[in-house]
Amino acid sequence: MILSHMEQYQSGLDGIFQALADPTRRAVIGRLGRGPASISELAEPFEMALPSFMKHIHVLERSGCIITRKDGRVRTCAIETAALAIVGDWLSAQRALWEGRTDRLEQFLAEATDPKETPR
Amino acid sequence: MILSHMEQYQSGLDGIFQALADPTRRAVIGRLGRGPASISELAEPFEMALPSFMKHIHVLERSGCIITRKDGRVRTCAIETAALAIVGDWLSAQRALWEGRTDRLEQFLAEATDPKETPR
DNA sequence: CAAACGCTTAGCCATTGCGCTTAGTATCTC
DNA sequence: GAGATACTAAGCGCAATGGCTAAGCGTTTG
Repeated sequence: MILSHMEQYQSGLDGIFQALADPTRRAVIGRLGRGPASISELAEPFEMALPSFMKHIHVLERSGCIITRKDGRVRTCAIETAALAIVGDWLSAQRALWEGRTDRLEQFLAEATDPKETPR
Repeated sequence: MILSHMEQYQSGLDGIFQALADPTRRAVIGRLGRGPASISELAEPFEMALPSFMKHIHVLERSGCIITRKDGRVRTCAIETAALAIVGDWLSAQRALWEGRTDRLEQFLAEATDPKETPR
């Protein structure tokens, strides 16, 4: 298991998931997947004011999902794949837990003849 | 590609990521990975009051990460792996974007010799 | 039947999140 | 050097989040 991830970011899962919980920020990640871009370039598709957009960038940067660098007056952003790898690692760990446990789960579902909320 | 996920839950990514952004809720997911459990059983490891804990359960249920059923006075919870699969799908889609693009990204990183605004 | 149990509802409170505007600062460009 | 450009800082408003307590409600147990 790659521990560098765990040590650095394990406690950062909060921030990473939080960062990814917003459609604007996920769209930014999507755009950056095709290569680095400047702030205004990233902001262009969105209707919101630039300072509002900047907050999203900060959230992404603080969480470690992106890295940025300023050259002159232009700040360039790039995706930081390590953060998404952390999510992938967590997902794998979860999957490892419930795999081979479908027996119990199916049993639970089979018994659920009442839809969701049993009438009182 | 399995589209049923995309159609049903694509707009639910907000809720799923939001649900996973809390350590208590991730711990619940972890516990449920080992099999279904009742509310009080799930709440036991946590210091918070039961109504506070219930809010986490509701967040998890609304997001689709878990399903619950009430038998008598006991509500049993189980993990809903489909929600985590949605996250996995999204992650894969992102990975697909930035894979084969390491050239550009490495170039960006190589140029980042300026330690002024470079986060870690 | 009464008491204990397992939630569940309602509402309070402090903090955070996400949008806005207004007003900077620091580069370019001419 | 003046003006445009590309952010950046500060602060406002409102809704949502995450904790709490107090009280209620149906179910099981003695």
